[in-house]
Amino acid sequence: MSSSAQPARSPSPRYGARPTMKDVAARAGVGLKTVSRVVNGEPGVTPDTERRVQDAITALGFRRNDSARILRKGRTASIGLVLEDLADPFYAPLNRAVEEVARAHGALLINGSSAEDPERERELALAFCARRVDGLIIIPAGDDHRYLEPEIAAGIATVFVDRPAGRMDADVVLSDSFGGAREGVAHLVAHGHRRIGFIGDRPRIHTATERLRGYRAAMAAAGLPVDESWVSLGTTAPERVRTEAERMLSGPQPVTALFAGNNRVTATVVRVLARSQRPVALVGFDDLELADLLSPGVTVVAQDAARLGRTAAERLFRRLDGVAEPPQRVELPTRLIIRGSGELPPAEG
Amino acid sequence: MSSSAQPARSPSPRYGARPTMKDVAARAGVGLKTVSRVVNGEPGVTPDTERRVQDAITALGFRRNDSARILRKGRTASIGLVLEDLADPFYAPLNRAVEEVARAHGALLINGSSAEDPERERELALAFCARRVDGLIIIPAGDDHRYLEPEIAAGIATVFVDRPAGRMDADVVLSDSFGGAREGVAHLVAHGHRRIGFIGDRPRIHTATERLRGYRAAMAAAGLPVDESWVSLGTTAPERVRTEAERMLSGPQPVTALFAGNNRVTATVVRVLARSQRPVALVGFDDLELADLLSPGVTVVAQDAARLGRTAAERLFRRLDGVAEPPQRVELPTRLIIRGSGELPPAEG
DNA sequence: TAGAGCCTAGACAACGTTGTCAGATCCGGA
DNA sequence: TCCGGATCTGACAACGTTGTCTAGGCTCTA
Repeated sequence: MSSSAQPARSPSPRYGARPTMKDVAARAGVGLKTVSRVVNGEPGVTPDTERRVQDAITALGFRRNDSARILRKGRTASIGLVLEDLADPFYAPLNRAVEEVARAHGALLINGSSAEDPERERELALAFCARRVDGLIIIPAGDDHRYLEPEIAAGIATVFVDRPAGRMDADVVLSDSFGGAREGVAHLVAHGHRRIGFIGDRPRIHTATERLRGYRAAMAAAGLPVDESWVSLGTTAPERVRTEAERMLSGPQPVTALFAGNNRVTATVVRVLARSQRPVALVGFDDLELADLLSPGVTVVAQDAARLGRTAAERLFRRLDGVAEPPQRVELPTRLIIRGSGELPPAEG
Repeated sequence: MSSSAQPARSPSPRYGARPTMKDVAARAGVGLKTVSRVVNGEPGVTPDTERRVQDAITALGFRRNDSARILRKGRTASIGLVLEDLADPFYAPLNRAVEEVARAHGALLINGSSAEDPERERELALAFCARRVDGLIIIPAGDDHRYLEPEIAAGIATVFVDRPAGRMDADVVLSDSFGGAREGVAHLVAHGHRRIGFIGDRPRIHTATERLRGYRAAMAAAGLPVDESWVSLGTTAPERVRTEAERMLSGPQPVTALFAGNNRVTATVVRVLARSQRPVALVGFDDLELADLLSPGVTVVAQDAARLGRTAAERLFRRLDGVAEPPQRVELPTRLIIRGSGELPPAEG
């Protein structure tokens, strides 16, 4: 055992030897503050001095440490986005739209997936707050967001998207789930259907219950009864959705049409119907890629995910610019896209 | 004008009045370091003291400022991901997979889209470096990454995905584009096609040229000539792809099959073929949602985007754990999924 | 009861940057 | 020649946290 008594001078020399402004200053033979001025393009530096500093910067490969800058300035120029699943094609355009707006405001984007787990949503949001993001955009997984109150009070602007905050008054941008579902179901009714099934997401999710409410409203408006066996709320796992769809399609009083509560449900139902003998009408909430190429094409109630994200992000940055208004609820319209599956007439089993 | 001579004490009082450890310490009647110990769960604090501190923390709504922590510790527990487009369904699962691995290692994810613009890729990567991310995962847009050399030398681990780094030796994880394309084209040849078109992405993109190389190799292996009018590289904008596909399908020597170089191209080609009188065979690179439900189903060469992301992230964290090996190139296999469109026999115009 | 040893607690410096302020230099005009 | 003013520059403190080091109180044993 050689006693290699390394003194371990500095606490943690992780980075090779990251030069600091001090190093640059020493090399250029100027003061620390002058380097800061050059790096930040502040006025009051002679061209000659500036060149000397620039040379030292490139020679040493200096890059400003934004952690220190953030600590000093108090603003991070970054925002956090908590969404349900980075891999869900519905949220991808929303993510991108938020990024574009952030970029236009010179901010970076930190994001994470809650996986519909309220605890994980909370962890992520609070971790972002600890990083002192300037603002948060959240697609709620949980139904109680009071944990964010101290953060918001401390100045972290927060906007909710797709679903409202729970037990709290805050800005929210969402699609008109109720109206969209009502329109979609009314469309099926208009094509002669009287027994219409509804397969949606878990009832804890706001949009799921809103869409169910829209379904019931459309049925009621048409004077149609709703048999509770036609209604199914639960996970969007393909097995469950398939079982439920098959159940509704069989039995003594089978449905002649289905309304699918979101993109994942629609994709599964399309697969089930592809194997069905009898033609069954379908309207889905959320658009799907290639939906127009299936036969029949899938009629959907489309929401504009990119616009949701853009609107929320713009609202956030208005808040960051100091606009103080009471929390606002923005509801974006949906659009019924007719492609064939929703226009099939009722066919008895 | 009332002369409200506010002295503006602190430089920028952005945050309402974020309490610090000092405030907590004062309120709990303990020393600063004791608060730090409690917050970080370090040993050596009496249960009684700990409770007093915890009470003060909740009373004040304290949350540790990670910017200061990062500055002090030198590690940020965050990684940066630069991809091409957050909204591209192909990259979404990759994004998610990277996030999962980061989460398992207690790291946050910062990400951004390069939009295939090398300059923007560079800006993003360097902005992440200024934030002192521990590591970078990059889907290259440019073909010269030497700008990262100082950063890597300074200790920022970097792994490239989907395409290799330009003019630099670095870790890279990618799919076997050459082999996949060759297999897909050979599949068409095996079904009797002799005139096969290839529509790919811009030649600056590594995967695009690799897939073209695979196409040529398969044709050559079958002893088939390639007419240059059958080959098209350029943007994946639908208009261009449509024009090119229509061009190849008409004329004196029309192709009887098409190979589509990526998911966006495939989606457009499927639309073109849907309107074609004559059945034309198609194999696409990258899988598509609902591809199995079209008629015919779309035969594809699928890559596992999630595995790409997972593999790259795991490699990155091994590097961060101090594994020092020469840069490594990992090539993941692709998988031919037979669904019908690739098995159509040649049909003369 | 004294000394050794352990445990808890706090003082202090440092991380790398930026805001404040004051010193140094140079110019033109009287 | 000297002064006012403008311009350029650097010393210093502060941002909020963590690592180091030392002080003080306690227990235990001889």
